[in-house]
Amino acid sequence: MTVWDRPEPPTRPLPLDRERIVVAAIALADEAGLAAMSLRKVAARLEVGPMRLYGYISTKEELFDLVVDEVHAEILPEEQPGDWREALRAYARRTRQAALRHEWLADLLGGRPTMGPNALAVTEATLAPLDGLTDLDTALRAVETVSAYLTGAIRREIANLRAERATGLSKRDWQRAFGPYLRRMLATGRFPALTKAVYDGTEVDAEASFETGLDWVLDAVAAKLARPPA
Amino acid sequence: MTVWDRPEPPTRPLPLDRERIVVAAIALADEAGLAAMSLRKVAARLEVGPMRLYGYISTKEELFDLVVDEVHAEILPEEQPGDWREALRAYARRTRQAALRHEWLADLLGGRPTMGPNALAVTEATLAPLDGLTDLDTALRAVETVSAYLTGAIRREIANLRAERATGLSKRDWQRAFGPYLRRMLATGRFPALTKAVYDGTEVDAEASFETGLDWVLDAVAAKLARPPA
DNA sequence: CTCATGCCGATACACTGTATTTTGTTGTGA
DNA sequence: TCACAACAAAATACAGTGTATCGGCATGAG
Repeated sequence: MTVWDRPEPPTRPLPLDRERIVVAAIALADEAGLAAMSLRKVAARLEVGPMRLYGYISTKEELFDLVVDEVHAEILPEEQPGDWREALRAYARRTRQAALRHEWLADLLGGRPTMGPNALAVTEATLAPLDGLTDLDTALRAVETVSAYLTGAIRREIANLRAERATGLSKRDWQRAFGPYLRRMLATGRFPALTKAVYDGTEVDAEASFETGLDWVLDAVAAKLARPPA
Repeated sequence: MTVWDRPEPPTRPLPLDRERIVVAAIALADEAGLAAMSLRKVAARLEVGPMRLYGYISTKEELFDLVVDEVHAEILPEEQPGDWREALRAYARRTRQAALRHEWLADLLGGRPTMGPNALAVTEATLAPLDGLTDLDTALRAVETVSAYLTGAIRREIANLRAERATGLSKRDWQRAFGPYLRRMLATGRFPALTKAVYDGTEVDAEASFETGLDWVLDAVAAKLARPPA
């Protein structure tokens, strides 16, 4: 009898912890979308009964909060720039990148207040460089405005991406060929400006559009920093 | 045997149509949240079997699209201002008001491209006043940027509102007393700027905050209209 | 050795969206 | 008037969900 014959020790399931749960949940969602992140599937991936999870999580919403915070670890810059504009821009870009890696993030963004440690660190990193440049309320407003833009822009981008994927067409083609429906709509003549936009608008890629909008918002912030409110 | 004895004709159920379905769905969601808008409950409210709905919609996502578009009818201004700034502001305010009336809208905003007739009309109303003031791409970017801000700001506002409601505390108290957790977090000293914000920030109400951010974004748009991109 | 305690898997419940099957009704041709 | 076909609607079925509850088992205390 060699070691090879010896039965494997019954591979004690790794002791469960939040971290392992969160990692499994993210993996599932990355592979098959947020809908695939069911407690049962997460548990199955950890080779554990579904109810085991309730020792670490008290509700599914809590799991959502945890995975969102986990992704914020990717968003946090390894070393933060001292310049407020670069800090906000990095925050925006890194969030967008994270959403492109984890599309399900778009479904969750802005859905609940995020108070996890990583999210707090991200807020700190964006807020700190504004310190001293203006009053606190203006600084807060700046971060919130950028963050609101972010949420909306990312959600739209991912929504469009999914729609394109579903039809298999390029965005432009998709707009042009949205069945007879859109054409009929535009043909009614009720939407002249829109019609021009659809037919004459140049196709811009999502990233450029994101960056442009972001620049606008950052310019707006800059203007307010220059002359804080009376 | 008089007419009075005669049994009532069996009250033919009103012939179903999309409109009735959408109205029922919205009512349900208004009363008990988006989760209450299940196909079975909608059908029950119409005194009809669940499968009947599939004669009018082919999937639940489609129902979501329909209810979102229906709400856009409330967003569309009865008479649109010719001034682009007022048009965009009206769009923003009316969307926010709609979301306060129908909180579930926050869950759906930005989740899918909205191409319904009412949504198209809203886009037209916001786009038209920009016509001639700048090139088409800039106009589109303006509308999209405002819309992105809107989505994000509304989602955050509703999320905070729900959180406050859940704890029964005012926002300020909630921040201050977020269990031992937040205090402990801040006490670590890792988040100095955040700590100042939480403790020294004046409480601003949601509407004012929304308006301020909106003004910033509109200012940014105005700046771009003044000198269109090279 | 006995008993109590706490953990963990299995089971159970009330729901969900949707596919499929069964039933009923109504119009039609003979 | 009857038989049948076509279609609309209801009922049933299925695979899944989040979560409450129950039962057994293993481990530690007395």
